[in-house]
Amino acid sequence: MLRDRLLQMLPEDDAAAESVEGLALTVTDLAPGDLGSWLADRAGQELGLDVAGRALQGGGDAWAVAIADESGTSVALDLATIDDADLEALGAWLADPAAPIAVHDAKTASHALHGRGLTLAGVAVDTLLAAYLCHPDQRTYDLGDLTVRYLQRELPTGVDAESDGMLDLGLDGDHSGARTAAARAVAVRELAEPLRTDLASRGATALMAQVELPVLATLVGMERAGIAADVAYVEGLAGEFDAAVERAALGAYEAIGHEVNLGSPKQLQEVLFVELDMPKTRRTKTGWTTDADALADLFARTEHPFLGNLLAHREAIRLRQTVEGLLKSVAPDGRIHTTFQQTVAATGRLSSTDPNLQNIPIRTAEGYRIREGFVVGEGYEGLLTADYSQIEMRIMAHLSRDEGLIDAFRSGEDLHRYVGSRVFHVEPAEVTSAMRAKIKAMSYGLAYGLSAFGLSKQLGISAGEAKGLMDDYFDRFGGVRDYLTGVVDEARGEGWTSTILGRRRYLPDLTSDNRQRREMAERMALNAPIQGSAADVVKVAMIGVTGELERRGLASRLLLQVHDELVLEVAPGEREEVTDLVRTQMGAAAALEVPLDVSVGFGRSWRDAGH
DNA sequence: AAATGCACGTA
DNA sequence: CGTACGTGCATTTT
Repeated sequence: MLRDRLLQMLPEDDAAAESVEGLALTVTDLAPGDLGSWLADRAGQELGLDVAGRALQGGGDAWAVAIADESGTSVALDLATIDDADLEALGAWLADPAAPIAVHDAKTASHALHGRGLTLAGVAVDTLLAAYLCHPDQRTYDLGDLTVRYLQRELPTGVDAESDGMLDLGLDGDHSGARTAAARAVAVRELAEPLRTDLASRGATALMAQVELPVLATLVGMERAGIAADVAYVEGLAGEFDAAVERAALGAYEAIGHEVNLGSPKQLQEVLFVELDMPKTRRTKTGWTTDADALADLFARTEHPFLGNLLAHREAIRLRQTVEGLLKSVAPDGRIHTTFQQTVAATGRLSSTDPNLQNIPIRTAEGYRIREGFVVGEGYEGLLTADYSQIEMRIMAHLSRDEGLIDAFRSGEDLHRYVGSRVFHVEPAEVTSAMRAKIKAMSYGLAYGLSAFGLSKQLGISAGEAKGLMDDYFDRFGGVRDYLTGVVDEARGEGWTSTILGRRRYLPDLTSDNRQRREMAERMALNAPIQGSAADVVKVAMIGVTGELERRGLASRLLLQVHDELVLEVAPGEREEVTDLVRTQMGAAAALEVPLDVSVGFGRSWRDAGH
């Protein structure tokens, strides 16, 4: 019946209507209750859903959703104008965890729906995520590309919906926007099957269903919650950093007797290597580097005041930039809502954008002050941070099954001290801080494919000493070396690496004739299982933490993930229970050969809660 | 206007 | 000659 009405509505000579294997109707054309009966008719069959619009920024109503069924019939809805009965029907369907549904981008859809009080509960397939898990070497997962690749046809376009992220639904006499939306929903539904087949063929079905889709739901909650900012404090910082920028710039100009754009590597090279005739630094593609390491080195040699001011300027301008970016990101609710990208990092890590909250300074005292600007929100008791200590080293111990490294973690002794005592043949108590620093650098470097040359550079020791250090290390921890070489060999044979949960990374360059590309791929192959497995563990922990918070009916919530750290906002009276729950869930996220150690901090700001 | 390179913050 | 990211500025290319 609905289909007949749709047919009547669309102009017969419209080419777009024929190329789309579905027909669209805007909700303003629906009689009340039509949507409900349409959905009821299709209960039990898989539907495809696509959402276009701006979910969080720029108003929650400026978006649309389209749903398609097996026959290619579809409904495009402008939720700004949908009537209450239909909204209710849609909500009931979306909130049914058993409803089989394929969504193009479930996170965006979820945000958009939340804006109208609807919850996307059951998602069978997220085509974006499935495509990511099928093709982690392919960096774009555009619905149009997927349609060409899997369905061997073009995704119909024709309206300007993509560019501004909005669909022009409900306009009198023009249903092109609705048709585009419908076409996308139809494609989504058709894509579900081939994507599921691909997922299964690489053994990623469980990873998708039990990790990626559940974690997607937690990301929606985290992004919506955001983290509170102390705007007045951060503005104060901005002023301070601003003054520091000015001061350093004036100092630099004075040191050379004229002004120069301190942000221009090209102009800096002119000053440093021509005007001041300083010794040449490392080469870059376009000249000589002016990075911080090189400048510090030049400063040590020449003690020229320009360099000190330049370094101070670099730091200050960076801090000002970070702080101003944060201020610009504060939403009307006084909080910063980042976006977590789930289909970007090749290893399976998350990334954070707009703003990136995974690279807030911590190492320098000045930068660390920025973390004081992230504070507990109104109605909550404090922020709690929980991080895994040395998770990548523990993963390496687990994967390599190296007895020495496993003993190190089981002993409870300080890791680098323990390893140092074995490498240097001394008692743990006799490991000096210099020895410990070398061991620490080497241990972390191993997971990145560090060479003896690289180690010598980083530690400022001779190549020979670095080589000896690595030999001594592998004498004691031979299992680690065997694992690292083995994992590369296996990847070369299979074509991919794999994490503890079966996430693959394909590395075709492992057999490249080009030595540089091949060796790069080898380091990636060595690192991907370690970094990726750690990412798996943290994702499982996030699901465990949010799940347990919900089961217990707690009001505390997860706000951020920074690779091996979780940040939560704790509701009044829940601190003890949440601390306990977080420790338990994070500790139980994976059963490794070694224990997972979690350290927890609490305070009013991210800085106070940090370690 | 878009792409590239450099520099630098985090894990 | 150490992995994984995102961002902003300057510079080059289109």
